[in-house]
Amino acid sequence: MAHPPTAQGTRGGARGEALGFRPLYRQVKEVLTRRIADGVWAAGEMLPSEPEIAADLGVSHGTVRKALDELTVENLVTRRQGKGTFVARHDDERILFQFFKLFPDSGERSYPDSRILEVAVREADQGAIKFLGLRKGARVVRLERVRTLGGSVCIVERITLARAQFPGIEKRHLPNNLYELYRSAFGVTLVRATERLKAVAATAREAKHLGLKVGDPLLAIDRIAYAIDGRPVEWRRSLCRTDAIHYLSDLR
Amino acid sequence: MAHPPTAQGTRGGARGEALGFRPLYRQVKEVLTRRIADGVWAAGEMLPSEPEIAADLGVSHGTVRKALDELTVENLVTRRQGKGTFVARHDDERILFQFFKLFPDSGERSYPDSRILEVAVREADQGAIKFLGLRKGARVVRLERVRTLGGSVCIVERITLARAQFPGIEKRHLPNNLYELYRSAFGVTLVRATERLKAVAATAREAKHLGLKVGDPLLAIDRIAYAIDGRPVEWRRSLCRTDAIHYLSDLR
DNA sequence: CAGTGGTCTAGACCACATG
DNA sequence: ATGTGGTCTAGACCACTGT
Repeated sequence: MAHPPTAQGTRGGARGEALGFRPLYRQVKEVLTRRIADGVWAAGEMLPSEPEIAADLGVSHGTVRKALDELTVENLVTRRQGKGTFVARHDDERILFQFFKLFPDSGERSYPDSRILEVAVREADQGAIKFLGLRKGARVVRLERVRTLGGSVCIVERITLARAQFPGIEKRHLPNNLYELYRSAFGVTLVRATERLKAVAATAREAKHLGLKVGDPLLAIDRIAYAIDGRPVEWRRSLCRTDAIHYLSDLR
Repeated sequence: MAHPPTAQGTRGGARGEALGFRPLYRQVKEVLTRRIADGVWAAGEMLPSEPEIAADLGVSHGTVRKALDELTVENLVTRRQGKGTFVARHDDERILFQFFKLFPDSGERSYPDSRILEVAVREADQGAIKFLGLRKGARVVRLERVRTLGGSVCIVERITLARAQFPGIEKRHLPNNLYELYRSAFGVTLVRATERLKAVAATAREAKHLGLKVGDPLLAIDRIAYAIDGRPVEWRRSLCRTDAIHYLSDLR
């Protein structure tokens, strides 16, 4: 980040290539992202103030702000005027807001409860190889559970993780909020995900858990969640009965 | 926007209340939004350059940029370095990118074709009253069509509009890209939407159009699309067979 | 009060597109 | 060469939160 005040044409340190231009604030952002990923500041902890960061990195206030703006949009930090900038936490509130898109058709929103059905270690199947980028024969942890919303079971889901990334997770107590466990016990912070949705017919097993008949329509959600470094970490397939709830998607 | 250079405590013109503080760039944004909505610049047309807008409104370059930043995020304008800032267009590309979330499971993305089944004027039903904010007894235009993706019919949908807002639309030729028609013929620009998804069982009518059996699972998408002024304008219920396509949602 | 994030300015210069 | 958006700086001041 050391640079003469106006050396904007050759910013970016030892970058002599004729390649794409990388603005300073992006470099600041990367430095901060790295420090957050490395746990320099714990989740929920306050970052240095903007002038401090600016002085530390030898850039101006505005440049630091632009970097923090992007980190805020990406939910890596949260800013509170008058208080400070904090590393984002994976508390239930945030999960509910960012990752859980199922809403009751009427009534208040709530966080679903979970009941574990089975935890097993096995070889990665085709889906795990494809979605998690694993090699053939790699070990995965597969977790199955049912979830309750507003008192009635409405989701049955299967979660697949690379065992190498979560060693021994199969022997742990598994809380309702898994993402908080990933972060606190394995240092894996999930920051974004993609979900692919289809309508499918319930199998006998699903129908039994959800109190439906075989062939009844279910909403299938395949979620792939990505860590702060961009790698896919969790594959989650959820099957939901949607007679009293719906999936909400904002297009803007 | 006229103001002394540092009168930041009492910005916002004739605002003596002890109410919330409104930053200058928000006011700039509102002025620009209004001008776009009023058609001062047509869709696809170039706005004045940033220095021009700044001089016109008596604010600095940075303030104009911050306003345009937000308008860019909201897809109201698009910026192209070296060329200019343009009023966003509702061409097929943008619709595909912003509003159409169905992707083939494999192969290239494409824009769906449409075949109109029926156009009718009738009284608003419960859904139209609720979703479009209409009064009981208001007239609506209801359009039914099937859509084809990759050669096979996979969507049957029903679109409901307030007739008062789209007078005579039922007598027009209805193109594949309706949002472009709304804009060019009725001055209604849609900028965002919410979609509610459920899995449902196909009725006889839907099964016939989609080549399925009664009771087969379908993805039901209820979309409410909002105009630039924030009012709900279109209610669209789409029923999709999702054996070869899926709905993609990005969580970040 | 001091400390934090948020806004605004004036001016300089860079990168990209087009003539 | 010119005009456009994009980056960066230095400094000032405002709004919010605590002591």
